[in-house]
Amino acid sequence: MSTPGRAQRVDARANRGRILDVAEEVFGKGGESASTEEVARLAGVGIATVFRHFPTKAALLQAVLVRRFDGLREQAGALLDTTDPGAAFFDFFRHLVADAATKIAIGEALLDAGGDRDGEAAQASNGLRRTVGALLQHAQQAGAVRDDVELPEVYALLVATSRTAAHPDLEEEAKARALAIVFDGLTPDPSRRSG
Amino acid sequence: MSTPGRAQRVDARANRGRILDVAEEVFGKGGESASTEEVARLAGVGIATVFRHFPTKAALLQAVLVRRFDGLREQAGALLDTTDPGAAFFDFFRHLVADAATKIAIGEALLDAGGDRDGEAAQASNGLRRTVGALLQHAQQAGAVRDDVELPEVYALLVATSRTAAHPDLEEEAKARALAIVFDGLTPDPSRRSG
DNA sequence: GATCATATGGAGTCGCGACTTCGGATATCA
DNA sequence: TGATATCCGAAGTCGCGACTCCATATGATC
Repeated sequence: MSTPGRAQRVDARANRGRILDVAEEVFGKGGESASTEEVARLAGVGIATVFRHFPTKAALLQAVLVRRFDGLREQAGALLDTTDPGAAFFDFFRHLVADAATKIAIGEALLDAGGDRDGEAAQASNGLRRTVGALLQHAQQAGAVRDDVELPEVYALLVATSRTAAHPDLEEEAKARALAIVFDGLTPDPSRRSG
Repeated sequence: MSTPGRAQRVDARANRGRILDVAEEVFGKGGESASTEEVARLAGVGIATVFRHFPTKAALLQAVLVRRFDGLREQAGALLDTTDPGAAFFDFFRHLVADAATKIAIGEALLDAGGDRDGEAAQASNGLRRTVGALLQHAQQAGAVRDDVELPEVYALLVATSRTAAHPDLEEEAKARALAIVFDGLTPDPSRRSG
């Protein structure tokens, strides 16, 4: 675990990266029931190589999730420094939905990992959730999102809408209208404010 | 296949019903990856009995779905004869979401079965979808739902919100607020009509 | 209550997928 | 270029879950 006699070989590091890339796609398409063997095959390595880099299938899936969560958090964080908080919030929402459209396993995990799952993934998930919370808060302060909604339901709707978008049978236009309905529900309604 | 020499024995019919009931609960809780053996155990029968009544696990799941879809369609059909079409639509939406909260597999199948799945389940699913379509149309004619939304996205949102409700970590209040957001998005907005 | 087709359940088989082993290949450093 | 630690893949093992076989039990008919 401490500094080994020799550094990790470059081919090993390259393989690890390729496995991670392929796993993201395979788990994204087939969910977590996709087989490790397929990951190995598409990555062009033997099964043993996959298991050497990631001791279990769960560890592989977790590594994929951590990377994805961290990436999303980074994007959300960048949007935090934007001038228009409302646009930032809705942009991120739209981006995540479009992105998750082909990533079944990621969508599934967005909520689950927040529960009691293994340390690293849960931590990354919480980091993402916190940043989305900040995005939401700013948007609310700017008056772009209703004040009476809270993070849990927004996050839940985010995941739900992502899953909707993941369905291939649904027309693009219908997906857009579904998103519009949710956005409309999140937007403050001037005619109702007085009540 | 034609009338057999003797009618089905009453214990066999009773077992079939119990298996179906238990299967609905087991698949509802654990999704379609739940094991057939657990269904048999909880139904108090041997595993062979399950497979005698339903030749494959898929056939069992399909039988569960057909029964559930037909039941939902019946409820939706009853609401069609109600005096307030808007209330009928939103009531059914609310009912389905609450009902699907503990039925993972059913929620998954609501959209999938509409695709290219096996005959019977697809047929039942389409029947349900058509009835929901009528419910939606009536609600729109009554001015309770925006005119510019169509069945596909409404159905998708229905399923997505159901999945949201299935999550145990989410507070009841948050679920209610999520539903309120969707309903709000579906309701015509007077201040925007003039545009 | 005797007969017998129907139904049952426990003990299998079989295939699939997660994970391991080990002889051989390959990058790294002198 | 040679030595060696690191890395690799093909061929395993192992457990789990879908599905089958057969000796036994039981409801239906007389």
